[in-house]
Amino acid sequence: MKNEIDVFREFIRNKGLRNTLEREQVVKAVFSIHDHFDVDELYLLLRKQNEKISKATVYRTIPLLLESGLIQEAYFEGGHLHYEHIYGHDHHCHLRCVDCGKVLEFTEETVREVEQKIGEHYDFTVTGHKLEVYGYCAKCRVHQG
Amino acid sequence: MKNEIDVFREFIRNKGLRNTLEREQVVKAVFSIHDHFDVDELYLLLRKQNEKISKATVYRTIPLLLESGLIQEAYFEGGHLHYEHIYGHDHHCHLRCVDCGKVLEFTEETVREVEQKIGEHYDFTVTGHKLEVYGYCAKCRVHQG
DNA sequence: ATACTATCGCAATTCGTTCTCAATAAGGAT
DNA sequence: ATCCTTATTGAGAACGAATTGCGATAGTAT
Repeated sequence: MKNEIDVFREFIRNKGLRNTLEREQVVKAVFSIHDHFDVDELYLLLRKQNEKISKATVYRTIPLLLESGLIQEAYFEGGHLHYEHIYGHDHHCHLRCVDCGKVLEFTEETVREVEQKIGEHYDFTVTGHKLEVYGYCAKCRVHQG
Repeated sequence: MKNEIDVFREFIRNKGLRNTLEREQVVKAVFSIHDHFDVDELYLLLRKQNEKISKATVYRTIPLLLESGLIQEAYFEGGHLHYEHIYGHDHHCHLRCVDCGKVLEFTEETVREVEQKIGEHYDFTVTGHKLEVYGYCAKCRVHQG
C-alpha cells in the first residue's frame, strides 16, 4: 500500500497541479494528527513547523485532500466542520456525548450491509456513509435529570 | 397525539418564556415545509406572511425548536446547517447524491439495533443517531467516469 | 538558466450568525 | 379592563470564520 504522501503526489500530478512544499507539509500534518481536527487546529500545528504558512493555504488544501480521498469530513460542531484522515484506516463511525462533546470511534459492519441494501433499493451507486450515534457518556449521564 | 403548536406552547410555558405571535409563526412555517430547510429559506417563507419579522427572530427561535424536539439538524451543506421538523414523523435517515445534491429519506430499523448495541458496549445512554448514506443517483452516475 | 504561470502570504472581503438597544407587547397583578 | 414589569422584537451594527484578490514567489518544462 502506497503511503499518503505518494497518494497525494500522484493525485496532484494527475490533476496537473504543482507539488509544493506547503501542500506536502499540510498532508504530513494531517497524518500526524491521530484524531479529529478542524482548520484552526491544523493551522496552528503547521505554524510550529513553518512560521510562514498561511491559513489561506490550509483552506485551499483541504478540498484537495477531500477530493483525493485522504481525509473526510467527520462532523460539524462548534460552528465549523471537523475532519479526519481516512487513508489506510478502516471505516469507522462516531459516538458522541452531547454533554461533554467527547467523540469515540467504533466500527460496525452491519451498517455497510444497510448501505448496500439502500443503494440497490433507490438505484444509487453508494460511495460511503456517515453514522453518528449520540447520547450521554457514563460521566455525563450522572449529572442529568 | 398533541399537535406541534400545543407541544410548543407547553414547552414555552414550562420554560417560563412568553408565547409570542412571531414564535408561533415560525413553528407553523416550519411545519408547513415538508422538506429540509435552512434559515434563509425559512426566513423568506415567513416574510411572505409577516413583512416585519426579522432574521434575528428566526435565529433566536431555532434553538427553542431544537430543544423542544420539534425539529432537528438534518445536515450541513453549502456553509450552513439544514433542518427538518421531526415531531409526528418516524425517524429516518438521508441518502444524498454527492453530485446533484438531491436528498432522499429512508427508514431503517437495523440502525436502531446497532445504536443499542454500541450504547451498551461503550456505556452510553444513546438518545439518537444520524445516518447519512451518499453516492451517485441514477441520473448522475451516467455522467461519471 | 529562463520563461511561464500555479501557488503562496497577506490583506481585504464575504457571509452566516450573534449582539445591541430602543420600542413593543406578553402576561401577571390590581 | 388597565397598569406594570420585563421578555421579546426589529433593524442594523458587529463579530468571527471562511473565502478570495492581488502582487510576490517558486515549481516545472524547455
